[in-house]
Amino acid sequence: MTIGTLAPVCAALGDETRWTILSALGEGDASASALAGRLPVSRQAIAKHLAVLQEVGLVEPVRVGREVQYRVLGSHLSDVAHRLDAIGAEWDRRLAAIKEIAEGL
Amino acid sequence: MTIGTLAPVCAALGDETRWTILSALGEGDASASALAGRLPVSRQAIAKHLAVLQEVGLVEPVRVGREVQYRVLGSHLSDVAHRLDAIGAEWDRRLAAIKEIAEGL
DNA sequence: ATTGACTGCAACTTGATGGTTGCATGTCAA
DNA sequence: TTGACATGCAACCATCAAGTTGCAGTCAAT
Repeated sequence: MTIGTLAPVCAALGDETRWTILSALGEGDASASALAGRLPVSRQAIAKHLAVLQEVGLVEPVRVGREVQYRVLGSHLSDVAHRLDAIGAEWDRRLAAIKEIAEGL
Repeated sequence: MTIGTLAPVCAALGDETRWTILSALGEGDASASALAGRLPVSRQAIAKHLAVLQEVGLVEPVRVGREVQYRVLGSHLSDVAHRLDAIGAEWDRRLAAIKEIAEGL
């Protein structure tokens, strides 16, 4: 049950602005410029966020003519979610076992 | 499918040191001082991390005599994981639908 | 060919955060 | 009651990250 690369993904998901971006991309692919039109931050700020999200595999660039659209990768988010779930379950299992021993005489 | 308080929890999970702490707590409750004995950071630093983790509900303090032990809350981590999974699945579902429309004429 | 729009890179500012040390407080136990 | 150990609070430092502006490079369309 290796933690491995989990922290960077969580760090990427720890920013509200990035959730706003992900949420927007969830309704369809979009470029940094297009997103900058809807959100109250500069295009460059959005580009940085997209780079972070791409780095951890939550988003994927797709060239369309001269612009670069970004696509959200739901399956990767689900993968991360499953790993977190497994860790949480493991903690509960272990603590239950400890409690068992403590009570059981 | 509200995002709500998801970002703060993810931000808390975005730090390697906090994962080390959580991992240690996963093997049994421990106080800040006890953790400081095993980890290469000061007790105060650990106390701050525990405060962050407690803030987002990943950890719970338990007074034992004069010391304060912390217990990891696996079920809460699993809750978060399920919410993330649902969001990822929703993204995939929507993009599949869009693709369907684009192809299916 | 030129113009306009989109991308990419770089420098800078600023606020948040992880870390430290020092000291005060509190509480168990001999 | 007094000493030892644990917590809590505060100040401080350094680094990182989010955001900005500005400019250069590309590519499509007129």
